Amino acid sequence: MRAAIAVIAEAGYLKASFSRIAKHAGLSSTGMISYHFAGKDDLLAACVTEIEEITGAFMQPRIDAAVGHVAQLRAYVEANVDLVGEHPAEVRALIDLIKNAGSRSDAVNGRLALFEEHFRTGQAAGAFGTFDARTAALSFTSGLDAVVATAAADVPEPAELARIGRELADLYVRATAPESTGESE
Amino acid sequence: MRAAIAVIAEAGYLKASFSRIAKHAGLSSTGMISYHFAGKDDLLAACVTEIEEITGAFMQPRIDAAVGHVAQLRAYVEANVDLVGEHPAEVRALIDLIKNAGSRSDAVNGRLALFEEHFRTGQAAGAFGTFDARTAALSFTSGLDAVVATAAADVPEPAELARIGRELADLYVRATAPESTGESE
Amino acid sequence: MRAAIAVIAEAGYLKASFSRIAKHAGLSSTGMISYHFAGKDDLLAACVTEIEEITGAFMQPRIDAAVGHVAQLRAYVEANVDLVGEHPAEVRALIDLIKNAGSRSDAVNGRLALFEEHFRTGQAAGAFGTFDARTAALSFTSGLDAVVATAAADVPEPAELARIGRELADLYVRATAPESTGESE
Amino acid sequence: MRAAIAVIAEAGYLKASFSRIAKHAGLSSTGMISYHFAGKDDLLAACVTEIEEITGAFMQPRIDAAVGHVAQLRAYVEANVDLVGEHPAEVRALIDLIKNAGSRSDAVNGRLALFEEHFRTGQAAGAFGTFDARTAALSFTSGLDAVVATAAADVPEPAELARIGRELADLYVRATAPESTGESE
DNA sequence: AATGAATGAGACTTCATTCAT
DNA sequence: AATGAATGAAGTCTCATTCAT
Repeated sequence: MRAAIAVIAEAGYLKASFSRIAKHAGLSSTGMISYHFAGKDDLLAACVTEIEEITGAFMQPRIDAAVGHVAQLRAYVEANVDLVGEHPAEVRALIDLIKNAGSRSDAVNGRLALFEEHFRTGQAAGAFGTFDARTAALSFTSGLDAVVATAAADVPEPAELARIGRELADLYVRATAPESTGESE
Repeated sequence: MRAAIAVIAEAGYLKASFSRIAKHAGLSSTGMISYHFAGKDDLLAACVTEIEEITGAFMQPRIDAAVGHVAQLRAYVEANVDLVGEHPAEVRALIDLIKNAGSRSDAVNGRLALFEEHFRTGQAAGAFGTFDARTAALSFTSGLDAVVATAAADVPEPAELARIGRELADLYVRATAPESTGESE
Repeated sequence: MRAAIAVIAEAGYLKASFSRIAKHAGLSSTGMISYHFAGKDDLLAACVTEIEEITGAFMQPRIDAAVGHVAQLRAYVEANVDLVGEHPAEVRALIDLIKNAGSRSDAVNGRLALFEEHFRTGQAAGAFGTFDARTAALSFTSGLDAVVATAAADVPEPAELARIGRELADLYVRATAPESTGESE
Repeated sequence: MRAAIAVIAEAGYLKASFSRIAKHAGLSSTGMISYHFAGKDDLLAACVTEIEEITGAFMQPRIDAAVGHVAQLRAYVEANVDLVGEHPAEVRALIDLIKNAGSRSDAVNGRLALFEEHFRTGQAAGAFGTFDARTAALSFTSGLDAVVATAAADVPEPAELARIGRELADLYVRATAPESTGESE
């Protein structure tokens, strides 16, 4: 079962057949997988849930610790990039799953809606400037995924990860900053 | 043959089997496809090339017409979003191909390198601020793809496309802007 | 165990897998079925026996009450059709079992031999005319099953069942009647 | 393709898997069967059609040659039994297919409707007596199948087949004969 | 250039059965 | 008496590829 995640991380969504997963799990046949899960979708959904629990445990405290919309955006981005150092396989698998589940997945849509809402409330609070919250959410979640996926493909030192996270957060913070006046919140 | 592009656009990379393509092309057998192309990779590579020609014809003039690093970045982004209105099927197909080809594809790497180089030279010229060119290139190309893919899935009015393009370009321009002083170049 | 009969009646012999039966029986595993029965054949044979007891309890008294070969033939046919009104599920299941067990089953061969013997002794007693007892037995038992199966698929009113039974019995009685002379026995 | 019919005849509907058919046809894999037929249902439907052509070629002339409702009924029954001598495998296969297709099949319902209609028009013409046409049709088609199936399981001499056919036809003719008066038509 | 048939591998799923607990 | 996990086989189906015609 963790085998499924491992296989997706190693071989990718496309190659993650029941055979491969069964072999990785030390099972002698694919029958057991069908026995435990209603179908491939069910298995993959279970994997997503499992991974989200793991990643949430790592990221959520750091996000919650941040105060203010801008700081939270930065915390999210940096935590997500740092996550690669802790759970590279899970990250690889999740991003592959997200990529191939497309817009059907709750995982994608949930995060997208979260970002959009965060931008909107932040704009109302004066923490962010004027921009299309939806476009920003779309672009930044996907961009974040790409950076994370690249990092996960060949995991760098923690320091390098931290630097990348900071860089990326800088970009997003700058892109969403209020126009002219000084600080806010 | 254009059929392949159409099928990928409609059914997606995963479902784009030789059978499906042959049927869409009016061929009664998949043999012809294997006859013309060395294999599936070859066919897909040919599709990428074909689509890039089409999209290049639309985008390149607009990019070339822009003067200065910032304007070119904006031109690229806006042209790419507007492209959805002109060639939605090709855009859908190309993005699906890119997504599934991963980092093996020249198309991805080429564009990535192009962006990175553009950022670097722009920084040297003072057009852009200080940031990690590679991280920005990764994040922005993928973010752009996501916005474009979403637009292509349900093509909006040209005016709306233009607005989205402008919004996205604004974000990227702001994220990469020089720190304090006014204009440059 | 009654669950097996119910499942066969509802889903048919083909779909009556251990899983389905276990689920219908409120069992969480198929293991128990294998524990109680030597194999699938054993289970099905047990079902046949069980059903035959139930149907026998309904039919036998009516057959025994009839006097004379002709009356007994009529009683058997009519009782069998009326049985549908009392135990539709059991009837459905039994017929499905008979159909799929083919000529291996004792149930089929027993009834066939019974009919054949009944015709032969009836012919000797002058109750029936001249005809091939075996052919008649074969044709009439199967014909009876077909009528019963059709009735069991969509159970009609008791009155309608009685009518069908009478009609069918009429046909069989007429087909087996002595040539010219009047009554017999 | 004829292989499918042969396998059904030999091993029965239940065991007629693609593997078995492929092996019998000299094919190295089951892929070809799926290539030619949309699915199992499609293949079986094709078999039914094929067999019906063969049997129709044998039976139809003999039925058409008969004059009057009674003679046609007799001709149908006798031709069907004699058919076993000519095409035992096809007969075995068709009956197995009919048995397992149940009431979904056009083959079953078509013949049933044919018999029912024949009885009804014959009754109107005075060729048959008073009885429920539907019940008779159901019983006699199934009874005929049973006799034919038994004969096909262990094909007897042509003379014996002819005798069985005559016996069965006698039964059905007698069962459906007009009440008292002499000949008709 | 095109067809139609064939191949071999692999996909997901279901089944009857076994067994330790 | 019951559970839950495992097995191994078989089932239908799809795929990319090959090849004679």
